[in-house]
Amino acid sequence: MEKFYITTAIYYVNDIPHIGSVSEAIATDVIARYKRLKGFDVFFSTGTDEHSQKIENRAISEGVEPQKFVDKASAVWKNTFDKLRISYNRFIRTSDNDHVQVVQDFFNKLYEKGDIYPGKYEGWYCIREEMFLKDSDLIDGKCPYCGGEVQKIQEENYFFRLSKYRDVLLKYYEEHKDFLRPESRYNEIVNVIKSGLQDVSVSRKSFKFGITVPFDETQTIYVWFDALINYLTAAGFYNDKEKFEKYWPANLHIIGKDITRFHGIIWPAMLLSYGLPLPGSIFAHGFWNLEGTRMSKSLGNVVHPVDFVNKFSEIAQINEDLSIDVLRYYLSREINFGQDGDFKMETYLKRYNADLANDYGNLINRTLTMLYKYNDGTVPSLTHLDNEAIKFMEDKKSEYMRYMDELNLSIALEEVWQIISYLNNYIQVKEPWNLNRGSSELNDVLYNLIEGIRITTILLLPFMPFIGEIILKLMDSYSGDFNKLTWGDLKSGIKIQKIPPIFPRINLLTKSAGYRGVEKEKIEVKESEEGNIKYNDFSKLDLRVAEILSANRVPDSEKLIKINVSLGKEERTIVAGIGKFYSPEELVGKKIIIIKNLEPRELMGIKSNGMLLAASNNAELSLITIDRDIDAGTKIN
RNA sequence: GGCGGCGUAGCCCAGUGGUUAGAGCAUCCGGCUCAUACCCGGAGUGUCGAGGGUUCGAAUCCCCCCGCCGCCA
Repeated sequence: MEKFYITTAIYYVNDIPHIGSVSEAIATDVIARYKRLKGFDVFFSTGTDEHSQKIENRAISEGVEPQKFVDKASAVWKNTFDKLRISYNRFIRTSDNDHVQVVQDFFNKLYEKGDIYPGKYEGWYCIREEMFLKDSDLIDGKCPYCGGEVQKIQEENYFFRLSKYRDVLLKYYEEHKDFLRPESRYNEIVNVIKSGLQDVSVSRKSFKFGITVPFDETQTIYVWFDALINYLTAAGFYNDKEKFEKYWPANLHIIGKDITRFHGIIWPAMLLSYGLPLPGSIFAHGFWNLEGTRMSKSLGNVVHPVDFVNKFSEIAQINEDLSIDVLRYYLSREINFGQDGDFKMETYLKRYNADLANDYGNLINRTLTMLYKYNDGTVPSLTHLDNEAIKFMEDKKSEYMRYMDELNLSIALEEVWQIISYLNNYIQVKEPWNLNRGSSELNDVLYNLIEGIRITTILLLPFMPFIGEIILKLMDSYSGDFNKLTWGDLKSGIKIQKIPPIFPRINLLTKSAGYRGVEKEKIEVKESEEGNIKYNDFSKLDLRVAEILSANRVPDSEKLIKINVSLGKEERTIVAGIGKFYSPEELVGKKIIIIKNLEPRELMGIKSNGMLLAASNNAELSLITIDRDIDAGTKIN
């Protein structure tokens, strides 16, 4: 079996997963699943990048051990990927023990070879970007990338002799036009190499959270050097030579366009220096904007994929697993893989309705309905092969394969949708409702439709694994490989369960659907951006009627009054800042409104369990009371 | 500032010298009834960013200008 080793970049634990990072993992997963279905022995690695000064600083400021911090942060990524059905074979962490060993071994070897040498670094360093900067880089003395403060540093470091590899890299690029894709990235990197390469610092003195230089305990290996090597570790470089021999070199590194230079220049130079074969290809994809603006943590408009999936499952009234398939479909279909994209609710809903509900979902639904109406839900046997239909299918299949091999994921999906259109048209042309029940003509039409759906669904498995499982199980033909794509493999005589529409259409026009204006809806990034909250938000508040049993001024405080209230079954102490407007005496006996489930807080040494409601401006304050008598403890809604 | 890319239908994009410039979505009209107001068929609409040039012929090649983007400095 031919092997296929594919990787994502590893994700920086200081970040949280968002649509962009997750779209890389999804695209990689789609390719991995496709290769598996084609019969490749696939090894798929992803994971987290955990070493850096920034992380060390952050952990310290939060009062946690750095390792504890990254354990937690790494788990967030892993859980997200598990949820999104990312079918990785190894989730590597740069703090994994075997990785530490590999990095040290690698560093040693390059040092012995003379490609790593001690030198002196002098210049500016931006902690936030973790970049060394030159005088000319700075803008008003600040980091040109993040605008943050920079530090002047001067220290002994180890350097990697990158300059030595300029010519060999250039030659390699000229001989391997596919080494870096898309072509625009290839051209960029070739230009950079042509203009000359400088040796790069690969260690730092001033922080500890990282991998120590094996022969110099005062130095920590620079995070990029450390991170790139994950691709070797994941394949078993340290403790599984046999596995490593089998899978290395990686066939495909999927990365973001921002890290092209590390992967296109430093990484191959490192491998050349060590004497390892270079990866087959590096593919740099673009970024997803959100509703037209760049997604970034500092702008606060990061969409969390799992939150989004949950929200959409509510909107579309589908379960979470299906909602995940929809996300995977949208990200794969909306743009040509490699380009930048714009993640928009409007187009998301259009894709869902037009492609999934109207075309694919409705095809399944109408076919199943006819199968029940005309043949009792049982797959009939096939009398005559429809050669025209078969030829169409075969053509589309091979186009699909070609585009998938080229990583043209969206075009490959378009080919599948041409099959779906063909089948919808097939029904129109054959008019099954005008054919005699039990006739071979009708039976052939029904068989062909179900067979077409089966094949379509198998082709969609890399993108939508969950829907694939559902549909194929109905046909008793769950298949783990593309060799089952032959027309006629569908078994006759099985009874197919009738299921309700898989992707219910979202009604964008009528208000009665309850999702009024959903098409205009933007993806919410901040809660209550418009000043409105959802009913759900309101219902989180537990508001109660409370009767004041006693009230006393808090000593040494002008306005705090300590109040004991009855909530019917229980009593509570609340501290309220109403002493300027109410005397303790007049409070006793009043029935007021309190928030019961507000987290307790200590004021002047007294624990306040809840909060009372009052209307106030600077001059006046009035407690909220009730205008008819009702028992203390009654819920407000 | 240097190198490169892009600017085509309301929207997103395909098309790199040759008959009336294309697909999808959206719109409108017609049809069908198995189906999720769905599906099928049809209809469009474009100074192919502006100007100039080469050519029998240019969205396509060349020059220049405008706008946007990427990499580098």
